[in-house]
Amino acid sequence: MKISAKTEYACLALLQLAVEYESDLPVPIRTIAESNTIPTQFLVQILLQLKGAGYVTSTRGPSGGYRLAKPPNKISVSEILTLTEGPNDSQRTTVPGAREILQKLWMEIDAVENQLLSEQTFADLAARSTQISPEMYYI
Amino acid sequence: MKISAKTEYACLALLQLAVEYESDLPVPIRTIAESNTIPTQFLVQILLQLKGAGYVTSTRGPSGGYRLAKPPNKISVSEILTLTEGPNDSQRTTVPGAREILQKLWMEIDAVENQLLSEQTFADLAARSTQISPEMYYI
DNA sequence: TACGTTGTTGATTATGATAGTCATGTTTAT
DNA sequence: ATAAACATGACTATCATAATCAACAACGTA
Repeated sequence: MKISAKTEYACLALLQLAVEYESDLPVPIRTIAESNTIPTQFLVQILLQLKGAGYVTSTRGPSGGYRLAKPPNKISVSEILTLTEGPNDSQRTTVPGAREILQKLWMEIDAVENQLLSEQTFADLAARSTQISPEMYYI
Repeated sequence: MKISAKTEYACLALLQLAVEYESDLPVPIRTIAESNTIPTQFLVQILLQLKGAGYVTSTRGPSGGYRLAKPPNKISVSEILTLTEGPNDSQRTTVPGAREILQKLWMEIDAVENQLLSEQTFADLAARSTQISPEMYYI
């Protein structure tokens, strides 16, 4: 799994928004950026894309920020990967022969991978993060 | 699965050598390159690396070429991926927090992926290439 | 021995994706 | 009014990938 920084940042942002989902308070970009050590201007681009795809909503002006557009358990990691990494061109027609054999193998792996990631929602991730956080006080 | 051209070429070369394994005849680089549409000079580098890692042997001079160094069923796709893509730095220590949660998720996916690919040998691939029916179930 | 075929090696270049940065503008709560 | 916050497009830097180039070394055969 080669995860680009962009994808990692998108997931971190969504994870934080997922944790804040119940509170319904908008989280400013800078807050997300600083608590996750993400370059602010880069995060701007990413959140714009997430907004365009309907995963988050934004409120402008003071006390504005970002919120999840849907419940965390309705957003899978798989979706976000597809969005930020670009859709994998799995169904390209290839010339029959050795290349085709390999292509099919990669596609099978993709299918399994996608299956696993589509089962993982940001509600799941948020649940994990609240389990870990309390330990931080003892360190 | 983002497969680099290098990895794809390495697998294609090994696949061809796997098919020729029983005949024990060396296959020249140019033959492999031309039958798979691989840039010859690029393939040179790749075969050198495969030789260095002990997967192929070479014979110089006229009627020379490359051969598999071991039986095809002893070479897994996983090994080649590790060789050509470089080892995945899965066990990096990370700061606790949200990043750690994601890291663990990617690692889980990696583990599954690696498991599947380690079961696929070049004997399996060679067998597929000699088969006609496209209606096959893989893995 | 001469010659062509084949592998060997290191250096260099080209391209494209990734990962940002910069500058400027717009909205809105107080 | 003003400051906090999002919005947008253009720009640049860096790096891995994907080759390409040039010169050499071994080997078999006529």
